Amino acid sequence: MRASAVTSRSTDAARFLVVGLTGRNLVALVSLDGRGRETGRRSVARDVLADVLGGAGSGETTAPRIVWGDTARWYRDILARGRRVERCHDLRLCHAILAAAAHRPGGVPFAPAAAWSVASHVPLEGAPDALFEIDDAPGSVPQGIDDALAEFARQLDALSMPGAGGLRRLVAAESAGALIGAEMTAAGLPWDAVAHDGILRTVLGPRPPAGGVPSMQAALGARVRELLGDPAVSLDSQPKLLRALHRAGVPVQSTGRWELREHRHPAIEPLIEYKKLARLASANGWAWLDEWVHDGRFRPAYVPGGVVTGRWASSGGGALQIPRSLRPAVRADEGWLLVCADVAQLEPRVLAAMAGDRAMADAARGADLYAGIVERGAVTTRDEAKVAMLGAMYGATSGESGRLVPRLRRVFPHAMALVDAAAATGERGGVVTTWWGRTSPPPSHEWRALQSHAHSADADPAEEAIARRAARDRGRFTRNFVVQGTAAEWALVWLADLRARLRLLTAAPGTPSASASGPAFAHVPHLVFWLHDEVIVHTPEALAEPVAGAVREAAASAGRLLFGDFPIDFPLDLRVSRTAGKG
DNA sequence: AGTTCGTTACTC
DNA sequence: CCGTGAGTAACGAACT
Repeated sequence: MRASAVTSRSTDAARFLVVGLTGRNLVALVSLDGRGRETGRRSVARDVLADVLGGAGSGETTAPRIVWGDTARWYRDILARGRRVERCHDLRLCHAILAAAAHRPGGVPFAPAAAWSVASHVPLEGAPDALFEIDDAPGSVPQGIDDALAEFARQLDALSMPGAGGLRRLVAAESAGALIGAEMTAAGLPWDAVAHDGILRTVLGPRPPAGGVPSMQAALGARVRELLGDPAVSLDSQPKLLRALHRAGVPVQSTGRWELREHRHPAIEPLIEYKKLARLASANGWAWLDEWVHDGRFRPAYVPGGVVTGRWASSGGGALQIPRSLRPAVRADEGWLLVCADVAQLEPRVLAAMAGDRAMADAARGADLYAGIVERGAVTTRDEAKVAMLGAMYGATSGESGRLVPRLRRVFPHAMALVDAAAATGERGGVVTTWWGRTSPPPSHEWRALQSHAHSADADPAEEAIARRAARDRGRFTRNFVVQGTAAEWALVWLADLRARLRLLTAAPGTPSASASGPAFAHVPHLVFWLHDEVIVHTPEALAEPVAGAVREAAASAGRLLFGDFPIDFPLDLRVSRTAGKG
């Protein structure tokens, strides 16, 4: 707040601070009270926005909630300048939630605006200025202050409806997630390139010249070709490999590992091993390391709300599919530690709480829900319990899983009734919602047309069968949506609550700096990874214990916030260590 | 030469 | 009587 403040009225009582452009380099900050009425307005130059938003008072709970079009676009530059924002309202993400919720019968009154129904696209690299060069380009969110004010007013209207309490919590959690996603990209996942290289050398052999095949992969490949009696065949071409297998007397229909395993041929075991090495080299080999790890950090782009169920997606480096064998390459800086935690069996626990199923909650008491299911006599082994539970939530109808589901239905009738009802709604073409009101997408026009034709007089049996299958597919989707989506809500709250707790922890003077984490995080514990039901915090050694406590407290707090005093546990598997690998 | 599709494999 | 959900990404093949 320097000479750049053009006009100024009081913003002290502001509940919200709406941010939007009024010119290429001028940002308007409009203060609103709790009912959305304007109480002040000023303009600042873009290059001081970080200091204004992340300046004095931002760490207090009375600080206004920042309202902006797209967190991913506004926040990166602020973080790069070493500033953070306490809480926000992301208009783009909240638009998506409200637009979907408007589809449900008796849902919120909200007419989606096309301009806001877009994905975020932020250039991964490049000058900060590039962020705003594409203002109002097709496919990006409006950045102007008037657009933001108008959209926020519409959202406040919808959210003020009686019964929208869940949605109000959901949009707050979603917005917190947007901040966290941007912060994790800025801080980066501490990645030890030397450890990664060591793993690759152990498995693949020394690094080959660019484009070359690693020696151990090449040797395996030669052996497979010899055993197949086809010294020139390409193992990397699916059709060619399939033909070679047929010639060698292996009657498979695919080259997938699961089908190969069912046949006996000397070439099969080394072939499966070859495919494993080829996969590692191609997906997470030296080329990946060169492209994605810089200065000891892996910085994927997270896409909060990128999956319809509310789970996050990611882009760049395949952040959500890092093979477990590379976990040991995730390594804290000198003088720092990693606190890694994951929730055991999150989804079935969430289902028990949603359904108010006391029997299932009893089975979930303790660390292993599957053991609890066995104790209650639904099935006889832990493996059966697991397969049956997954089948119940995913909609298995066949195989061992499908066979076991009915036994679960007898012991946990309330939980099963909830997922069965969700499936039935989906098959009928309806929409379903999560605990806080995230709403599934409606069926496509093609799906509706298929169903209505199949129910007309001139449908032939083949068409009816196709339509039935499509209906079942959709039923499985909605069945899973309510559980996966509510689990995502729980996890989002866990994460947001944890972030708030971490902000209360400060390192003692003299703590080594995690300088590669950037100016906003070099001296404080910070989130560096999150994947559905697990979290990793990078922390100065001296704060590891308080951080571990915060992780546990946040999980308990999330359970209470969603499900009140319903007696459901969310036990954590928590490790404090230098690396994220086992042990 | 560039784009799309199918297959495969990794994560939860 | 089939058919357990959600993703990202690499590769080759087939298309334009």
